[in-house]
Amino acid sequence: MTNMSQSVEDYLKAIYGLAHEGEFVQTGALAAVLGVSPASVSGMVRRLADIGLVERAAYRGVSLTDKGRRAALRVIRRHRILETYLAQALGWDWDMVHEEAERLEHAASDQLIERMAEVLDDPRYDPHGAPIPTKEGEVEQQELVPMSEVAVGTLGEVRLVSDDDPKRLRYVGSLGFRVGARFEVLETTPFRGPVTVRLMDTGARPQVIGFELAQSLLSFPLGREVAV
Amino acid sequence: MTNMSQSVEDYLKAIYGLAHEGEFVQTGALAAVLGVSPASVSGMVRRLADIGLVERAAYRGVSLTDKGRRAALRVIRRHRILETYLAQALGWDWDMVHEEAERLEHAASDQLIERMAEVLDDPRYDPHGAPIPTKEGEVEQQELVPMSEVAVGTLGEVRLVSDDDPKRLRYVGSLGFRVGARFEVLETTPFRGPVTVRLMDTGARPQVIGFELAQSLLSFPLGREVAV
DNA sequence: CAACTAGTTTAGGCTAACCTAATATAATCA
DNA sequence: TGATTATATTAGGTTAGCCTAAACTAGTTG
Repeated sequence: MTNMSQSVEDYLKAIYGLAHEGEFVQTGALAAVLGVSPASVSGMVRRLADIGLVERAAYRGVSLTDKGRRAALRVIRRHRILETYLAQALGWDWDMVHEEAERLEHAASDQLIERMAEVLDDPRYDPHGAPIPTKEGEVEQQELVPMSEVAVGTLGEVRLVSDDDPKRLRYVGSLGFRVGARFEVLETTPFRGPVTVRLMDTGARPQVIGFELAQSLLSFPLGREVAV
Repeated sequence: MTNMSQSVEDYLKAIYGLAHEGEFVQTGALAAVLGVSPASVSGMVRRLADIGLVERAAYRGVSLTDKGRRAALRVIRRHRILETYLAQALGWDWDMVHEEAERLEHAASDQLIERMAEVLDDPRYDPHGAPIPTKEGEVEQQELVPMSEVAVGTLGEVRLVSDDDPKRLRYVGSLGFRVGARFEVLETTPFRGPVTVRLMDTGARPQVIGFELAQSLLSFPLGREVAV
């Protein structure tokens, strides 16, 4: 089970990422995420089913079996440890680590991954705030809301920034929104309009950011400010 | 030129490793080193010739073109920097690094490799003493002799230990023969018989090692001991 | 209920690497 | 030189992973 091709690993990761609460993942969605044709997905998914990694319902989609989920989480653990290592040990910015980890995750041995984890003192989150699955395949489930939905006049803390677009990451970072940054929502506007927020603990002025950007900053709501 | 398959990279490395002074490398030798059939080598070598990485003379063998040599040296640089990084930054023993580097060398970006080199302060030798080619594709040529050929009664310094067998590396390491270790050859025996050597700078007793082992310890001859 | 549409699957092909078996070449030696 | 042997190449086949184009399902809607 430990010798899967790069493609198989990518499929498992993608299925895991698209699956919400045991739903079936559609062929087309997978194809889009993986950048291949739906026909290719059909073919591969059949093979994944053959080796017991997914369950498939023709014309409806796939879902991971237990074995598949474990395999997916293993790849995700590798990915996130690599990202964390690149950021912490080599000083890379959070917008650069994803791409590199994407390739290394298929080549690095478990031994290397665990050695990196050790050097990092068993990190629990990657540089974007995503929880790192344990070796045993447990992942923390976080209950977060997009910054765009944090109530006006209340505080929040950035906990997770989606890493799919390096450029956006870079931009968000340049504005000061890092994992752990606390902010207050000063104003929102209807129809997915811009959001005005102020970063706490910095001298920064309030900033106006687009709705979609605010959506990509998953946050933990902290309620009203309490006297220090 | 920077997007070569893992296989192509492995072929180039192997050809480089087997080529001595512009000689042709035989199909069979390549097949043996790469662990594939001679027929497969024939096929691949034709493709390498098509893309201008090797020159081939049918039934005689192949040699690298300039382009091929540059590509090979690039892979070797990656490999050796990775080995050095694993040893120095992660504390791995010299018998473990080869295998891991073998896989990572195909996945790591140039950026990562150069960042590792920077962290290591531009190392010139890998953990086995092999010179690391520069980014520009220059390699130091070392004039070394096997310990088995160092004259009795003279000193030598271990400079390069071939990394092809982890078990042997482990063993030689356990005997105290590391890169940089100085030794005196006390006795040799004919017909490829055992060699008696004493490690300097340690309190160790003279050791008797097999001829083949002594052959794998490439050394720099230091002549007779000079008073300190 | 039939027809359309969105989405999926099958059919048929391609490429990179590998394989074995058969053939071709080159080198060696009687 | 001609026969033998060692080595290399070609022929033909496999598998993983991808593709396009054609055929099929299922869900929506006239």
